[in-house]
Amino acid sequence: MPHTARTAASRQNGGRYGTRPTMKDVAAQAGVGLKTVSRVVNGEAGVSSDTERRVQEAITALGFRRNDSARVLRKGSTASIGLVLEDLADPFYSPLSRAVEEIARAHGALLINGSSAEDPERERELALALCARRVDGLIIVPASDDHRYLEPEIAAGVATVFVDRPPGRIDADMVLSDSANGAREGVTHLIAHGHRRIGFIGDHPRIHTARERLRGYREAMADAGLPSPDSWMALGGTDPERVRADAARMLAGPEPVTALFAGNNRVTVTLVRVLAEIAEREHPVALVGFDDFELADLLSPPVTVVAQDPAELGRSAAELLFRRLDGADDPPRRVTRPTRLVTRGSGEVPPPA
Amino acid sequence: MPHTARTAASRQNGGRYGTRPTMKDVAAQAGVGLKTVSRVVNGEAGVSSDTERRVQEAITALGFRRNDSARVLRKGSTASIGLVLEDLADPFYSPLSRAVEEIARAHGALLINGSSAEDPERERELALALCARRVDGLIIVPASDDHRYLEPEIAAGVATVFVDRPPGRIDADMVLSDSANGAREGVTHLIAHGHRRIGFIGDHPRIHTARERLRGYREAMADAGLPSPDSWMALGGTDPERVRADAARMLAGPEPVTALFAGNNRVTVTLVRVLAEIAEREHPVALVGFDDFELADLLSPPVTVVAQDPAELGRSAAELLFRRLDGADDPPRRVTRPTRLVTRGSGEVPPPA
DNA sequence: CTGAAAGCGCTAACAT
DNA sequence: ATGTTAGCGCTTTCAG
Repeated sequence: MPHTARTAASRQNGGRYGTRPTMKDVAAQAGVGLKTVSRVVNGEAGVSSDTERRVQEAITALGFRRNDSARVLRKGSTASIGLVLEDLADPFYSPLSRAVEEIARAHGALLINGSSAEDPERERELALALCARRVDGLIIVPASDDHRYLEPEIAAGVATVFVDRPPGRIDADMVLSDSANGAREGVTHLIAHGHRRIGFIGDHPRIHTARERLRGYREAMADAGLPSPDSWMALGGTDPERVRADAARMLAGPEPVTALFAGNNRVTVTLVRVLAEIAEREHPVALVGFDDFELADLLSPPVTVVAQDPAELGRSAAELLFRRLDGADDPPRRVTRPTRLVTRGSGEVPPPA
Repeated sequence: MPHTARTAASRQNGGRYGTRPTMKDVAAQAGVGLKTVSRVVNGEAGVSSDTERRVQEAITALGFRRNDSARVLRKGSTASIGLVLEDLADPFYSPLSRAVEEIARAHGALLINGSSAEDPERERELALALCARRVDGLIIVPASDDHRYLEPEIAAGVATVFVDRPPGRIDADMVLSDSANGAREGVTHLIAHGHRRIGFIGDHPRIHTARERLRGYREAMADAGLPSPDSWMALGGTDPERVRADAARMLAGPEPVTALFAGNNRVTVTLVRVLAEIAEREHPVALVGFDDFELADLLSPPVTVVAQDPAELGRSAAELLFRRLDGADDPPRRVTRPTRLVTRGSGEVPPPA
């Protein structure tokens, strides 16, 4: 806490910094008791309209604003929930966050969210900081694979729901997309369009969804009796340079892949760029991406995707959380949301003759 | 505060809900005084390593987590800042939010953000709720045009910075893009490429940036000695249907516009769609959009934009805020960030011969 | 190096 | 309808 706003504030208010009025001050100003002010501030019944008016005037005159820290300390509940995700600026997660915010708002709760930047330690710090602020509940997109650090918090009553990826080493509610089946469907679609050499480029293998989507890819290939050598699979994260290198490798050599499956929206966007750059030189490469994204339908060719609904994931997770906060005590649930194959063109490009 | 997690939590912890251990409990368990626990928890000096170890063991055994509400109540500062913006899921605002989060993190502060959904009343509710939680500072993308409601808060020492749009009826720090000049540059670019009938489609006129960009459009037209009749200007918000209708109107009739200027990224995306739909039937219409967006360079034609840097806006605002929190007391500043014309193709389409 | 006491601003419980 | 008292869990102050 290195910040003291004294000087700046003094300038703005003529030196009255720290003069935050309290209910006691309001009570004195209005000539009433403390509890009466509390009643007015909280809209409780049992205050005559005349008294209420006097209190309201005092509140306005003094610029009083209730101190919620004191309130929380006394009441034990904060009417706020926390959301820890990978990156608030990722177009997959920002609608998820917004959906959670709307549900929270409908329940009169404030949402506090933080980005883990895919760093397990940062996820932990954030989640525990939120617990220290006594959020009523927590929604987490895991970066970590071990959530035992949350056990004391859960034991103390912090409702916890995991979304997009399952929790590690604890039993808790979770809301997931059906990654494996989605990927299998996408890859099967490519196979149906004649492809036999298909590459998979996905996120780090430590990420559950990356592993699941790879599994779907492998199953689809195996089901069709196709080989899937290691050189056709790259799980190295979403760094564009890395994705470019992997794609270049798979597209080179005597037996290049004729189609690519992208493990998430970041990879898809990079692959769209890569394929656009080589479009003029070679036979077009087919592409199916996991996750839908804005403008996918306006690219050339339009991009076929396995779509998830991130807002729906957020809504489901938030609703599950508030069910818990309202007292639901059935065993932890695993909610799986289906994906949807959206064919637009890039996934229907045939292999070279 | 309708939520009691009792039942759900009881299930998870065997009925020990509410047994959140306090420092007092830890002190008893470790056989030391309360203040010693406080010292250990806060990493203060003056505790023997033996005592410290005993306290740490008690903390772990009991699952103690400091209650920050009590801490805040006592200390007065929360080490958190608030950000109120239009929509966390908008690709323009989510990087802004993320940038603020990173600066806050570097200063040891937590960011709490909320979406106003462009509703002035909701902006006010959110900002005041954050003040009630005693955030140290506030960054606001205004939806309202009157921020006098913040006067008591600012007087009480809440540092406040406005970003993307100026505050209404109060004097405060602000960080803005140079909307008028950016728009003028974009429209002048279209004029330089031979266009004389150019339409402007932007956001609601109650939004400052929409008015400023319209002003830039008008100035560019006037500077070139071109007329800009009302029928070539539409400020009706970003609803796609509305934008479509406005575009259809401007593109119809005997003297249709040959180029369009889009007031923000939402409008641009809709216009890209509209123009793609009519591309086969007519001479291509030129397009320049305010705000850059992902994949703009991969559309056909690639979209020329007047780019702002939302992350940089967020960083500037956050740095200004922390300067205030660190005591800077110079008069409120108005920081203006330049825009950048990025030519990609759609803005260089010539008018029909 | 350690601890006891006071109190931050509010609400719950109990008067009146 | 209104007021009084106690205490939420922590940090500050001051004493050992």
